[in-house]
Amino acid sequence: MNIGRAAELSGVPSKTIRYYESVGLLPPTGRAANGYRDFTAQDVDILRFISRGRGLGFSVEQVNELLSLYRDRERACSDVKRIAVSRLADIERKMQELASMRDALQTLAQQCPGDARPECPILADFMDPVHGPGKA
Amino acid sequence: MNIGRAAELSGVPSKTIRYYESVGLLPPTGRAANGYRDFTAQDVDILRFISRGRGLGFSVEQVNELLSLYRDRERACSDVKRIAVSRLADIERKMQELASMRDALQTLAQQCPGDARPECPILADFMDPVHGPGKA
DNA sequence: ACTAGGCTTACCAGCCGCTGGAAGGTCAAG
DNA sequence: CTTGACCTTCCAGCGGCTGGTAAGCCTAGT
Repeated sequence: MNIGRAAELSGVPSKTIRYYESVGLLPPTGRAANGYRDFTAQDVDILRFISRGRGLGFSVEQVNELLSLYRDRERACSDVKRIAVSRLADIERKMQELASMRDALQTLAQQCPGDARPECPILADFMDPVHGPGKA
Repeated sequence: MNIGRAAELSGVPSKTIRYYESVGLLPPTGRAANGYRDFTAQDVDILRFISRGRGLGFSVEQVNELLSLYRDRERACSDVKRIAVSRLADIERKMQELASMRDALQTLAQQCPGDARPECPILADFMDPVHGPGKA
């Protein structure tokens, strides 16, 4: 099948499919006589695998590792879990970062009347955070 | 003062300071006779403002808006609040996105024994998420 | 047979927010 | 006078695409 159909079936845009191929994430597909890429159902499966991994926030490099593990009949489940757990830790870290940003911003926003007056506690804090709600 | 000192006082690396200047976030500083940038205490204040804004996750463009509002004596507090509230919404959205990733991954990780066996529910889900813990 | 349009190809450029490195000028201390 | 730390500019690259260009191909309708 052509790239457009593969895109449709996998949910990955054609451009992105070519990109994945170019960075070695998707192995080069076969080519039809006219030079068009020719995708098999298995290629589409791989694309879906990639899409799922990316959707869970794994980096392209990590998805590559996971794909290698998938292809490796001798792989140990623990290797997969290690990557997943490391990703979980990433997520937790980012969530905490966001939470502290949110808390600081919420405090500031609450102090801000949000009317037409020019005095703004948010800007005041930005210029001199010493007395503000703390670090973000 | 030189850029190194300004970096030290503001916590923003020299390279980044030059970058901020190049994209119009920090107005061009004065120059000493030797061509070196010459920072005033006010320049450092602006750098800290930028740093605080970036630390709260505002984009460079948003920080630019906030800086413009700061400089504008006639600004309305509501304009500032609008930007802050929009950033808060961004944060909430990202946190939810991360939370759903975390939930899906945690479910998968729990199902994964993490031992030396090759059968891995995580990889199985990646290849065929239909029966898995759902979308991320 | 011809044309219109939609698909495909490859390539280069740009997005964001830096960060690293090269190649050179300047300055203070030894 | 040299060393080393600082400063200058500019160009390139990170990740992960995405857009645009120019060209080739393929199919349906006239």
